[in-house]
Amino acid sequence: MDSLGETIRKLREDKELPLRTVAAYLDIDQAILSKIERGQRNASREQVIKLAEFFKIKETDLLVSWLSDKLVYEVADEDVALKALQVAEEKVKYQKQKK
Amino acid sequence: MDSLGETIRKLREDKELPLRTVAAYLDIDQAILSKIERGQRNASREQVIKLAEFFKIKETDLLVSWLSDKLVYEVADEDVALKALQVAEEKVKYQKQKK
DNA sequence: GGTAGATTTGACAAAATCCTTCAAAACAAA
DNA sequence: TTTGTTTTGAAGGATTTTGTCAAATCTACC
Repeated sequence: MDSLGETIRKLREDKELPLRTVAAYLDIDQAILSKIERGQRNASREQVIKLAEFFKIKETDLLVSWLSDKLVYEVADEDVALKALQVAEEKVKYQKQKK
Repeated sequence: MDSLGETIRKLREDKELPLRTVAAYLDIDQAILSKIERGQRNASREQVIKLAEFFKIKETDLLVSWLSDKLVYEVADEDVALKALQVAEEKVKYQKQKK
């Protein structure tokens, strides 16, 4: 149930790597990576894919973590958050079926 | 399972009102309302509230419709759409419980 | 305390996105 | 055709996002 940030911070600390190293791989300033790890900034899709590659974990898992973070952020502070998520789920299921 | 746009278009057409009338109530250009009804533009929170007021329907229902539209838009084209929505749901439930 | 490396913060700029207005085009009904 | 409605897209402004950089803060060790 970790956020994307928490996940990659743990991975990075397990390997005892400085922000600098991972940031260089992503080709961004370490300041941004610091903010991503602490949930202050959103990562881009491409950055998530590179992170999965770097840490050798399943891309899909990290994308789910990233996308769900964005969804949680979108409904934050809304009373109807849960309801909206459930309705969105139904809408997506319906669309899928239509194809 | 209608989108916000479809919902308010139906309401408006049932009452046989032109875009102009509703747009004036919202204090926006009718072009924008036209786009909102057809899902080309996102409505603002305030606009949704005014729309509920105008059509005398439950604000909460319209907010759920609006928010879920935004969520669907956010996960569109993602293979992991459904999974992400489900994980987001769990994250929201977890946060709620923590309070 | 002092030093070195790592991390965080915030100001700033560039780029991208969003929002609105407006006028013209398209459409519908008579 | 005329009138009223709706849709479209260009243009501009405003807002948000994205990144850079340097200074400040933190941490560990001597």
